[in-house]
Amino acid sequence: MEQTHATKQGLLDAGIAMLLKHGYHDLGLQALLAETGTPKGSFYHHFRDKEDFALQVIDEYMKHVHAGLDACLGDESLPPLARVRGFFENVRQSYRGEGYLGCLLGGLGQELSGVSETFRRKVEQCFAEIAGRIAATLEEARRRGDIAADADPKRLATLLVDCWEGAALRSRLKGSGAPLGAMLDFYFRAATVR
Amino acid sequence: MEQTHATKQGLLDAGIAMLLKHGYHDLGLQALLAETGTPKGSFYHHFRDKEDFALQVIDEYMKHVHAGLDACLGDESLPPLARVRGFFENVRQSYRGEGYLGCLLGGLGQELSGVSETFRRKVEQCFAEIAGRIAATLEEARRRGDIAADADPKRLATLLVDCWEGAALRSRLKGSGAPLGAMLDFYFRAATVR
DNA sequence: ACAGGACTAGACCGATCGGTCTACTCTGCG
DNA sequence: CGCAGAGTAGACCGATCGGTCTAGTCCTGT
Repeated sequence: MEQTHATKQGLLDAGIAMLLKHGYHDLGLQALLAETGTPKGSFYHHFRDKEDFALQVIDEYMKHVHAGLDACLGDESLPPLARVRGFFENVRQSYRGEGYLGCLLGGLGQELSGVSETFRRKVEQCFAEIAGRIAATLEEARRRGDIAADADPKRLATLLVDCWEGAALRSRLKGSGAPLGAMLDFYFRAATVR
Repeated sequence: MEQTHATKQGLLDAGIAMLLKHGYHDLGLQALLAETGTPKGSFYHHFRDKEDFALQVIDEYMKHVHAGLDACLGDESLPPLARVRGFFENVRQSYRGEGYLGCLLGGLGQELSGVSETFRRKVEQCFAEIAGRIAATLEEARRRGDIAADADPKRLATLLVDCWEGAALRSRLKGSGAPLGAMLDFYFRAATVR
């Protein structure tokens, strides 16, 4: 039962890395199969088709994201704003480890949302989920008076996620983490009550 | 001499629209040719290959961008910050007219930068150009005291472009201009000396 | 022991991809 | 007039795409 899913898990892991680099249409099944040493029959046993595969890769990616969110936002030893910033600093570190290829959600969302309603909705829902969790921590910051009392946490969280994705794209273009840091600096400086 | 380039121009125009919607890999030559009623021979007469075509489409797109920049940033009747904001408001309107498909540079940059150094560099250079022009107007605002005297216009302009691209992606996902407006509001509120 | 499902294995398929090639048409110039 | 080059036209090409199919292996419950 355990060994059973090793093949599938391997495909999902490779899928995250390869979709991040190549995007959806430039990733051939052949390349994925060769990379993981999987025969085609196994792939189509575990996944209905390529679209189903990519959708499951997104789910797998989101598991990592939520784990990161759990680890950072739940850390009660830090004030809420620091927890939010800490989360993004961690993500930045993981981008660095991948050679600054940016965010899988941004990549697939950009490439496919014009052409597939399924992916458009899927990616949008992922962003909404992430923003929702951040909004809760921002609300905590608002109650403590760390951000303006009349600020809208949901709106601020959405904005943060959106701008982050833009910075992630730029960091992919530059092969550098600088745009990520600049964006975070500006955002937290602007959002914080001084 | 004029008629000569009508075919090519038609391909470039269709290219902007179709690459915006489909991205690079999902756009087949066949579809492009059918859309414009162009035979293959003409296409390969005017363009070396598909990559060359996409690169020229980007140039064509940038002509529009620079024209918009000329029109807005050059308007001396407005204070510099209002000119910058006006530019983005205009872009937002044109996104609306396309059904909120976002920005071609962002789209192609995201899809191809992991796989093609040529496109990565090309798109990065386009963003740098745009940010450069905005930086000049921001510098003007700085001298007038509209933004902090110790602010770095180049950095602020880059940030604006980056965040704009993120908001453009989100607007593509939502099919709405709201993320664009929210981002602009936040940015100019934060950048302006009050 | 053995039946049956989960899984592996890869040959095979039609469709479509980007790109080439040859033939033809049109136009301006000597 | 005629010819040279620009541009049009589309048949054709090999490669690769995503996906199917059949056969075989292995593990598990009875």
